[in-house]
Amino acid sequence: MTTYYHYYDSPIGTLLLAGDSSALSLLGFPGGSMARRHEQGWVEDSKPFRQVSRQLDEYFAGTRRDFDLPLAPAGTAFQQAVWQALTEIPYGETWSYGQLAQHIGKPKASRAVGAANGLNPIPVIIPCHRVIGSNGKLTGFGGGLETKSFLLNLESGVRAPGLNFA
Amino acid sequence: MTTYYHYYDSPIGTLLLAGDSSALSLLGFPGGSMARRHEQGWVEDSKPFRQVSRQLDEYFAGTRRDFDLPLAPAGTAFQQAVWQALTEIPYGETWSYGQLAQHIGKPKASRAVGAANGLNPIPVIIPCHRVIGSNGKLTGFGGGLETKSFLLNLESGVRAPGLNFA
DNA sequence: CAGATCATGTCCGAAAACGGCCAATACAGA
DNA sequence: TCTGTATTGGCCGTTTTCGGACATGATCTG
Repeated sequence: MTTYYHYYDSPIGTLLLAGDSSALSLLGFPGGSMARRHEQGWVEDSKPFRQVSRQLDEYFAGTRRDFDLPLAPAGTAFQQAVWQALTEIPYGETWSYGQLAQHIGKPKASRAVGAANGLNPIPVIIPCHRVIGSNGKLTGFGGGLETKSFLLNLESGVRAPGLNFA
Repeated sequence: MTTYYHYYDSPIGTLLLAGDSSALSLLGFPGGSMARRHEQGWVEDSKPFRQVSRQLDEYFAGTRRDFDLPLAPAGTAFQQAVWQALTEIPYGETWSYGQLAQHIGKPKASRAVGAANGLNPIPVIIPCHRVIGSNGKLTGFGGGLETKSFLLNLESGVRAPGLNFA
């Protein structure tokens, strides 16, 4: 099965998109500590990512609140459950790791949820940025905390870098 | 890649043959402690094993001393080296595990050789039965020691179950 | 001769370490 | 008292590490 990839420019920097012809399996930040680049054997092609790019355009423009795309993140059963639960957090809301743990029926697994969260292969689209500490702190994000903050601001309706209240 | 299998009747019991369209990758004993059966998803078909069956027929009849077949045993580099070396033991001869270790350039790895030997996926054809302890004892064989003994007797020219010296 | 020792590659189970946590404490400051 | 900030201990899935067991055999010790 051929894996295709494509680099997509966004307000939070260049993003690596990767997957096969039927579903997206990876969205990575090429820079930073969690850097992901395309691997040997993958084929550069923007066509499989037309839908993805369009919906990302709309999301960053603030005109799209939910993604509708075929996703195929690879992981254990537990991780799949966590990532699935992530997609159920409404746009603009934030849950705590503990709430997420409750939601998948393992109330005490908040810490494991955090770990699984950090391994989310498709950030932004699978909105792991909507999960924060129970004390309100952001505590972590693969693409950097500034990025996490940017995304939450975007979803809260704040457009400019500074804080603009109506 | 489809995996085909076929059960072949022999003097040492029914044998499981398996592989793809180009090479044999497994010869197993359905019974005993090391039992191997066909797995889900494999396809029963005797055609890919016509050559194999014929050569086994001849081997058990005593009219064939060397096999000439495409083999594809799966294993680590070390294991591949061991199995390759096995095919260089002449018909009717026996080597010790230590001699085999020497032959692959790792004189002190006799024990590791033993382990690799035990994982040989294609016994009989890859003649792991020709390896015995340095003290002359048979020490082990996946298909049972009686089978190992039978094969060595066959190759030494002894035809009947009892010991017949000329 | 009967044991103990050591070298070797691989697999497997157990144990421990490690996180994008969190609630219950203990205090310092106002 | 009422905050906010450290400290502690428990909880969970995953990954990593570690220790033994093997189809051995040369060597050494009593």
